Amino acid sequence: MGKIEQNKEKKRRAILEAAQHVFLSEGYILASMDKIADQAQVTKQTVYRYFSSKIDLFQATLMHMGSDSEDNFFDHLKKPDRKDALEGFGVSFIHAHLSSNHLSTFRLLVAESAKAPEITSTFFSVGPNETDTTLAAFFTDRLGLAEPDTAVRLWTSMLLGFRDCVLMGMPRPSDQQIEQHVKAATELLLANTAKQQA
Amino acid sequence: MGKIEQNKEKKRRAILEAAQHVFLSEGYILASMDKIADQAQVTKQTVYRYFSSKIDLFQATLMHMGSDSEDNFFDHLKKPDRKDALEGFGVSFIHAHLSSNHLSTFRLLVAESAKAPEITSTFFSVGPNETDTTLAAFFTDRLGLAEPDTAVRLWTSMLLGFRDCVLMGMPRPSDQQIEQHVKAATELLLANTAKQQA
DNA sequence: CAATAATCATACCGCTAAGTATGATTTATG
DNA sequence: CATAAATCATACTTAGCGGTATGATTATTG
Repeated sequence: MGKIEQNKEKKRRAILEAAQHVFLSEGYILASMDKIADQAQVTKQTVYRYFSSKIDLFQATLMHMGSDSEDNFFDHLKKPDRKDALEGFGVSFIHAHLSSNHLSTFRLLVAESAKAPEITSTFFSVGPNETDTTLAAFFTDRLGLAEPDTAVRLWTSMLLGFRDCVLMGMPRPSDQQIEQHVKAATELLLANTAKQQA
Repeated sequence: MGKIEQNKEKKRRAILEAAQHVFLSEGYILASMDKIADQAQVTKQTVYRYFSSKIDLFQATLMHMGSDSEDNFFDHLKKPDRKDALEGFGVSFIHAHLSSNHLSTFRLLVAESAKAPEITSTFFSVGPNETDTTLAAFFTDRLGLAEPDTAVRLWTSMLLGFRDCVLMGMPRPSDQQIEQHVKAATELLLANTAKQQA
């Protein structure tokens, strides 16, 4: 049966989730192993039985967090109308990137990237890279762009503009503002694309 | 004469500049009052004579930093040709926002904004707000946009896209990449504007 | 039931940093 | 010169944190 193995898995997950919570709300440096142990309802010793050090636990937590994100803004790109596809993607993309979970993660990575660049780059190369390649394919197939990279970057930059504001304490934009922003961005992009296609 | 007053001012500035250096390179939490005192060639006691606490010194440092920024990307907006103006502004704007000083400041504010939102918002409302209003005026006068706010946001968003990448450890884009990016962004903007004006 | 592994509770070590205290030394002012 | 303020050098207090040690308690397995 291996009941002990199941419990080990449970404990490990409990610790990781507690760590995620504490790391995201406190930042790496202020998050203490005691707090994490408390939050996981576990002894500090037990934490150290599963993870050999704080930085080890932090890395494992980053890996664990990735499996949570089930947003999928990519689905919108399958819509038949290009404008619908882009607008749907844009709104979904922005909402995902303004979620408190994402903001906290970003904040954490930005803060820690100075001292641990390898974590930041290796981990986050998964997220943005996937987005970029998927969008590049869409821009090539559906918008007829031979060289989509610059356009992709401009497009994602426009969508992420709100994030910086929110990161610095500005109020979160309303759904209506987001929609208007995405519509304008789409218009900008499609207008130029149409010209290039002509 | 008041020679004592002059020295007080000097000491205060020395401490503030040391604090700026240490805060930017270490982050708020890792920056210690001992390091700052050393850097300022002053005793910790003296630091505490001028600033009552670490957070007090941090706030004063943020205020003091503002007076340094003498970038002026705005000058480019005076060029007669709209395209030249926008491209010049864009390149200068990006370079300014990729400077190590700006990146460090941004990193610091992002990291600390969770614990001290009032600092972040009150201080940085100076920078972006001025940019937005200046750009809005340009968009109205030179591009003929009656409602420039959304366009301004899209424009600055496109220009700041690189910053997020660099913040997360990606390599700094080359001057050529920046120029290409700005040219594409300008093209996008002007294409749409021309259409609206017709 | 007996043996083994995991966990618990708690205390401890070494270290660093915020902030205070003290007494000596310098510097500006009358 | 004499006074008073500012600064210096140094040491101290207090507290939190990373990580370890210990001995008791629980649960799993044969």
